[in-house]
Amino acid sequence: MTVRVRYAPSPTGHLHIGGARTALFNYLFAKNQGGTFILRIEDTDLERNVDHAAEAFAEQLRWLGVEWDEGAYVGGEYGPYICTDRLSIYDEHIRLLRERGYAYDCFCTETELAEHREMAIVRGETPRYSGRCRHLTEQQRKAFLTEGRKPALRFRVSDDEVIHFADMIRGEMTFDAGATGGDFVIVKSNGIPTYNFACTVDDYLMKITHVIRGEEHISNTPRQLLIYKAFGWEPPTFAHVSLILGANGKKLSKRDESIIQFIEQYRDLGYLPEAMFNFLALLGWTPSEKQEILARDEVIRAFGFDRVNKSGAFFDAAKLAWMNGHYVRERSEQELLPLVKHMFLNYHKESKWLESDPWLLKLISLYKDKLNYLAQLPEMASPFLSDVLFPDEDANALLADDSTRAVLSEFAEQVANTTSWDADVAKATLKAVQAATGHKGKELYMPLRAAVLGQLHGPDLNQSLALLGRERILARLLYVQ
RNA sequence: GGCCCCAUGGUCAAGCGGUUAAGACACCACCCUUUCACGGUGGGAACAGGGGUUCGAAUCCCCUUGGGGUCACCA
Repeated sequence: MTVRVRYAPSPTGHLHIGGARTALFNYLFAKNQGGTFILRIEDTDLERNVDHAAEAFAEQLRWLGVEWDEGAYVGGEYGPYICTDRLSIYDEHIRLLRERGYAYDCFCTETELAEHREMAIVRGETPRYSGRCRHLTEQQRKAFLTEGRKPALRFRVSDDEVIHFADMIRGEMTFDAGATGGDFVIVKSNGIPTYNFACTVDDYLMKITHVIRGEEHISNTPRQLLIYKAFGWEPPTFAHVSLILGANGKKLSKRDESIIQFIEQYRDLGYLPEAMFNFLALLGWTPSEKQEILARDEVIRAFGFDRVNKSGAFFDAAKLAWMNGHYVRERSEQELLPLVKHMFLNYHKESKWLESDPWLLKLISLYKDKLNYLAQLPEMASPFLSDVLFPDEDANALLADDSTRAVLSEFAEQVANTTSWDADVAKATLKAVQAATGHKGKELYMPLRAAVLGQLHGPDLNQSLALLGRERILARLLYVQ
């Protein structure tokens, strides 16, 4: 039996790091097993669907390198892969369930149900559907219908049943059907099936062998299992992946601002997909070898649920940043160039220096070691990008010092006398200044940094001087004197 | 509250009855370096508590505590 797994997001927003990891684990398992990874769009909540969210998911997933073999946007023989295109399929199955007596119309209104729920909570009881509409007579049904009430369809749960399943991550799981909350809705009064129903039918029809999803779905599993049983279907194997936690230790809420949550935001900050892929894979899974920097195929080769952790994990942005820095350093300047250009679109737009690729390539090579993610570059490299220099506090303090004056004026003179300009010439010039002034080491280099770059820290000085160019150096020396 | 899940350093985590309890990130120190960074070396830092089982428990069982998920005509 070949493995078939699916990621089935509901198109309500942007791809979230938690969703991305779930998708990734599905993908990794499929690829490791030589199976098929499917993308299905779970859009049965008409009100929450967001326009173009599904396309955005697809785009983000592709950016991450989590490609699906079958499903939305690529097709396949088990389609359609968008739930709202499958309504007629659900209808057939609903009829079947009705005929077999597994489902019945419920005319309770939302307000009635809400009242019941609250009363139960007040009494300290577990909220649970009373089963009020379970035994409506045909007459009562007709009366409601002529009244214009639109029924929801409920699945009949027999309370004495014990449900169990083996979870690939958690092992044996057992539930009392009676404790799941009573008869549950499988078709909403607007005629659209609920998640639990659509998901079950789709997974079966699409021949899904392993359902890999977030831990928040554990409590849905018994209900879905009941549906499998009603149809007489063999259920798939389940794997419930632990949650990604926010700084507060709770499931990451979309409003949590302690952490950047959407894949798109990381991309925009200049995080690299290979870093995100690597990092996300390590969130809840560990390879047996002691190595954390892993290329895509290494992860695929090593992945397995026997090494997936049960407990929730905090998303450690600092580690991601470190890992991204590693991958930045691994890329060539040439590979980084288009990303950097794109990055600068939002910053030094007006800088004429951005038009020269050779110049930018040198800038990148100067700063590559210092970067964790590309959005740090515009700020970091601002001495090279803007025409006006604003020396920072330390630089200003040094410039106020008398002993720097001699160095600066000597340097200005020497630079003016050069006939060509590159890193070697800069180096020779500095030597000459050293000889002429007697200042060496920090006494020589720091004043220059302060005057020409406005900062005491930065990339290699000779390279910096070369990149800056003679004219700008002279202009800046003039400015500070 | 009911049901369910989880529990090793600040974080991610290895460990699956006998280890000086790995490694990575972060932090600190030192080295490299004219600075910063990169890189290298070293350091501090953990088995939630209590009972069992066992010659021997981080590892197995129970209880307690703590944290989390879920209790929708949302997924």
